[in-house]
Amino acid sequence: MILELSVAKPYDFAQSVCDHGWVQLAPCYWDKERQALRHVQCLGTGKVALLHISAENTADVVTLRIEVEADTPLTTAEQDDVRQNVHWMLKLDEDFSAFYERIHQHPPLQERMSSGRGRLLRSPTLFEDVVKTITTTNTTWRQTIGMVERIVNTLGEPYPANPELRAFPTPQQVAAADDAVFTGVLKLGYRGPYVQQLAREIVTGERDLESLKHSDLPPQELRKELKQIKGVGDYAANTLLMILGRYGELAVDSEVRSLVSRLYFNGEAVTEAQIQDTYRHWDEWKYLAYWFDA
DNA sequence: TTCCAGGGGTAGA
DNA sequence: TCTACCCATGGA
Repeated sequence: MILELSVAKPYDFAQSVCDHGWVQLAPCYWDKERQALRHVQCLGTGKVALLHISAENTADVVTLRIEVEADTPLTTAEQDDVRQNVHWMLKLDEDFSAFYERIHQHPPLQERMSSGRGRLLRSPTLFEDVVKTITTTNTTWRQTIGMVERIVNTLGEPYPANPELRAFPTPQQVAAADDAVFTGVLKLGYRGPYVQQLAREIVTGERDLESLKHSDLPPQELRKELKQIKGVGDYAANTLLMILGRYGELAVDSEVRSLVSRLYFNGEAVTEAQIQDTYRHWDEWKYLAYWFDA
């Protein structure tokens, strides 16, 4: 089955997907030959679908082609589910016109982004993105890839036609996994208990994480909410604000320190205040200005 | 062996 | 609000 979505220009699908490291984390996969994003997802009905998302440029718009495979034909509701998931993952709901306007004053950024970049890839659920963000803390990117792969391959629902492909596990599936699996198989280190606790809070109804996806709280309030999650500190909260389309805070980590030091301070060590000052004038677009600043 | 990687929680001031 | 210390894991 083929579903379609149209996106206003400028929009560079391939660049936008690949601009975020998330594309390297299971259950995402970038198919270079087809220039397509492959994704395994568990729909609301529990059905597991395999998606191949690619783009076609026409004169006026970019048309996204979503090829969906599943063991039985998708119902109308399931088709809507797929469209909504893809719409969310690719941030098609966000308006970047104000940011594109701002970068006119910055030729390097303008040149880099004029094709329509900035819509950084995210996951269908906020649960998946919080877990992935926690696995990026105090570790290397290679280890993050491994942690997420083990979470998906161990706990995720398999795609029936090819059980080697799995969806990201639901909070229920994560909460049901015992401690031995966390320590012996998933090897998340001290992050394990944070992921377990989050999954349990969602399952018991103690925390309604997904409602934050469409929250109209001001960024600072939203940030407070995110920091209530154990394992989410300043860096993770600001990363998640970006995921939620709020770009006014920098997620300062060793990568940011290194890039700001190299670009603006001749390789000398930088303080948090120096980093903040460097991007202060970008106001509500600081995160994107940093992200594409190289 | 030690250090540290896309940090965060906690206790104590 | 700030600081010191601890937290698994694995590669350099």
